[in-house]
Amino acid sequence: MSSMRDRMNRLRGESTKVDIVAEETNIEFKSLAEPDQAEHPDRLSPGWAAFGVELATNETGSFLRRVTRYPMDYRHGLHALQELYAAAPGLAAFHPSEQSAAEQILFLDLETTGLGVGAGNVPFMVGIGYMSKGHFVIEQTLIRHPAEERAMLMYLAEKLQQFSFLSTYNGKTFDWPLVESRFIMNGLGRKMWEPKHLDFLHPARSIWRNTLVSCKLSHVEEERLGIERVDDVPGSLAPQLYFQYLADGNPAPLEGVFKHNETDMLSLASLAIRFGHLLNGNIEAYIPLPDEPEEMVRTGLWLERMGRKELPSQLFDLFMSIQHSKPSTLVKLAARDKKAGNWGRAVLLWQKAIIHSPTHFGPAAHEASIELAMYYEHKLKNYDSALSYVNTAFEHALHQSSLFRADTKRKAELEALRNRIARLRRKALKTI
DNA sequence: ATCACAGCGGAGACTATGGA
DNA sequence: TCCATAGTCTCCGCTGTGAT
Repeated sequence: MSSMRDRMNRLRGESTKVDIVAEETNIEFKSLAEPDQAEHPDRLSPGWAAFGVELATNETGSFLRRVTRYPMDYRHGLHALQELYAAAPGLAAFHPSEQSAAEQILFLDLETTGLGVGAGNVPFMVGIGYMSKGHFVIEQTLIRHPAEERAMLMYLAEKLQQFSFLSTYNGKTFDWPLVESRFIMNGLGRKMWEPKHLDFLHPARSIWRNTLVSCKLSHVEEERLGIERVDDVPGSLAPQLYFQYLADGNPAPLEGVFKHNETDMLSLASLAIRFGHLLNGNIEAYIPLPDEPEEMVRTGLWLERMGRKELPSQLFDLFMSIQHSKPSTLVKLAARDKKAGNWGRAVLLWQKAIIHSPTHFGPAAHEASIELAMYYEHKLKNYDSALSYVNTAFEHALHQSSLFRADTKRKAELEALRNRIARLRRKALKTI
């Protein structure tokens, strides 16, 4: 096995910190560099070896495979891969009552011939990543024609059984249903593995939906994980490059697809580390604290939804120490405090939301005014203070409706405010 | 005792978005 | 092109409160 490693690294013509090696497996490997196998009908055409691709065969047939092993101290952006060991237990929050360890997680990313999930969409490349013997191993399999799909899937099916968590980006919707349907199409049975999903698209959206222009993996990794892709082939180009290979048999353009898929896998691991740290409560120890106020609040709210109710106070306190925040963010945290019965801070946040929108009395300031009016009316029975907040909201609403066409919603809003004012006036008069 | 209203929370409809 | 997910919005019923 080590001679294979030496050979592959020689073929790469460089000594890198990343080894491309053949893993221990029941798959029989053949290599171009083996002269006695060069005549084999299933031999590999010359171009593949340049980027570490080997021929793999099993009882069902053959396919191509590329294995890349990263040492634990390898840094992909802000995070080193070894952090996954510490971070992984936190990811159990995705599946309460489960325990999670780094070695149980399988990272998966497909390259397919399209975006559909119907029978016409075929995964021509399957990338999997996992922790093994002190390395992060990335295995990428590729089929040269549809007849190789079954062998590749058989190999994948065998691998899956070793893991209990499946980590993807939008894999609940895209990757995994597609894999399942390909298993069925190839007669390999249904529900052969029921993974506990760790789909990072959704937490990414929860946290960054308003602070990043897009929650695409490539954007999140660049903006928040410190990852810069150089000469990356976009995923959307993968089908074209594969069809080009099918047409001319030249594997060279597929190297970019392998690299793209490999980077996706490393970024998935980085995201797992980031979210794992957060869920473990290692907020300051491991990650740069978000400098966007909204991100702090959204991160805190996400941690609460994930059942880590004790963790967000640090983020919320930090948020409170910031001088200027968007009124909409202030109101968001206030709503959470109101629900939790934390009235003191809720009132403070609503007041801040109004103060921070002196010139443009927007929807957040409007909401804050109404909330404060409710608070003063029902909690403190201070009808005069309640009235002053409603009056402010009413004046602005009136001004708005004079600027814009008063639709039914706006009219109903004004009517509700009038009713509220009338009621508060009655109550205020009674208490004199 | 009865009624009206406000507020709240749950259910369901709707929408935007990511994956190649 | 499709669809799971989460966020938003709307509707409805329940509860508490205050007025009659």
